Formats: sequence, structure tokens, C-alpha cells
Amino acid sequence: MPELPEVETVKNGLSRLLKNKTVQSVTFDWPKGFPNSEADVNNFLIGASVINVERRGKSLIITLSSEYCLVIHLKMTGQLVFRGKEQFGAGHPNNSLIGPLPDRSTRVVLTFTDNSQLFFNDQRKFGWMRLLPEFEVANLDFMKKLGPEPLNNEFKNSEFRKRVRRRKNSSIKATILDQTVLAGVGNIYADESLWMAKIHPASLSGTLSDAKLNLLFKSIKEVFIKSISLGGSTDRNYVDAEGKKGSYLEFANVFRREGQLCPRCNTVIIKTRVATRGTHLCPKCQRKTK
DNA sequence: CACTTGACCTGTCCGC
DNA sequence: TGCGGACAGGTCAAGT
Repeated sequence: MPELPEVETVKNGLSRLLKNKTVQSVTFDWPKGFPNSEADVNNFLIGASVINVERRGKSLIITLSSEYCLVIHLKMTGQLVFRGKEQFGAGHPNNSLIGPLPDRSTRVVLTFTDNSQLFFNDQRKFGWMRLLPEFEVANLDFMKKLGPEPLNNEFKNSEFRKRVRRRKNSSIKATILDQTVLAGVGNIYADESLWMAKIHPASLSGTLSDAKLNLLFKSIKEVFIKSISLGGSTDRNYVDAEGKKGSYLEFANVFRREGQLCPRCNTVIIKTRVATRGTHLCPKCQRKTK
């Protein structure tokens, strides 16, 4: 669920909230989600302070003064929620899913020297938080394979088309969900951008024209930009770094809107299965291929 | 290499 | 009300 816009929103919050905080202590349960040696934690996490926070694809990278990084993937249900003086003083905002912390989904707690805390919650335990030397982050296998950032202007239409056509016999939905083709698209924005570009999600990637692929790329970027401006999508679990929900889904055109009318043509939106994922589409606007 | 499927997990919902 | 099963969807390993 946390896709590019959600991770970007978390990154923006953490950049502001964590900068210059110094880690005082760390607790975790679920070692699988925190696969770091005690020595590394003691030497390179505890006592280190936060230099900056970045996003690459759906991953977060927190760079520390120890020249180590915390690389974090929220997967489906991960949350990174910061609690400091202001967050306690203001109480829990109305648009929050989060109550008192830690809660039963809390996997890791970082406590800083000013007594503020960062909670890594993950109901389904798919997410992880790894401590690595800074220079090794770019050498991680999945980082090396990760496709370009769609919101980087250096990533041109021609490159997008080339990458999509590498997977000519896959459905276009499976192709844009593939993080090695481009970074950041997940199920919500795949459905939304394919609707916007009027492409059937099961169309084979190799059958789409230059014009259609250019439009799809433009649609992905537009959908991402709009969602970031709305704080992302909260379907079930997602919250930002202060525990607040995102509101993009209030404006979604097809995602989770089966049975409702397509805003473009008033045809009933259907839910089906493409690339083994729940898939929402307008059967009139989104015909196969071309 | 291209492509598909199953596994990793838990909470929720649906039908009986 | 309880209970089994389907479902949610990001990614990787293992399969064809």
C-alpha cells in the first residue's frame, strides 16, 4: 500500500521531524524485520544522529552521522510514526488511525536523546529496517535493479517505452508494477493511471502504441503528483510520519469504486483480476490494446 | 532472460 | 455466535 506518493509523504515528514535527532536506544521484537547485529546497532545506530532522509522507489533511506544508513521498506502495512513534544501535546488528530504507542503492531522503537520516539509499526510483518554502511546501500541487489524515478525529468518517454517493451508479453499492469521497469507504482496508482490513459490493464505491453505509452507515462506522473499533494492514499493502514491519513482515495476515479459510475462516461466500474491483483476499471473507456 | 506462481504474515470480512 | 476460507497487495525466490 505504501507506494511512491505515500513513501514520499513519510519522507517529507521525517526529514522535518528527525533531522539532528540523536539515537539513544533501540528496542525491537520480530528480528526478521530488523536483521541487524547487536554490534552494528551498538556501534553505528546508538549515539548516531540523523543527517537526512531520502526516498528511492518505495524505500526510505535515513543517513546517519556514523556513515551508516537505515534502509526501510514499509511493504504492505508498515508505518513510521514520530512522537515528540508537539505530537503528544496536540493529542491524536481526528484524521489518524493511530492511538497510544507502542501498540500491538509496533516492531521497532527508536528513542532519541530528547525523549522523542520513532515507531516502526507493521501489522503483517512484511516490512523491514536494515542498518547498512552508507556505501553499501547503492550496492543492494534490489537497488541496482530498480528502475528510474518517474518524477525525475531525466526519465524520458523514449526510455519509458523501451523499458515497458522489454516485457512485451506481460500485461501492461504487471509491467508497470515491476519495480525494475520504473520505480514506485503499486496497485492503487497502476489502476488509476491506466484509467486516466484509457488502457485496459490486461493489454499486452508489446501491443501499445508510442502515443498510448507516452500518455500512460504522463498519467502515472500526474497521478503521483496529485496524490503527493493530498498526502497519499489511506486504504487501510497507511499514515504519514505524524500518524495522519492521506486523502487521495476521496478523489480516486476507479480504485475501490466498483459498482460506482465512471466519472468520464457513466459506465459502471468493475473489479476483476489482472496480474493476480484486484483490478478496477471502466469497461467502456478501457478497451484492450492500441 | 522473460514470465508466472507461491510464500511471507495478520486482520477483516463473508457465508454457512 | 463461531469458524473456515478468501482476500488484501509489495517483493523475492523458485519454478517453467
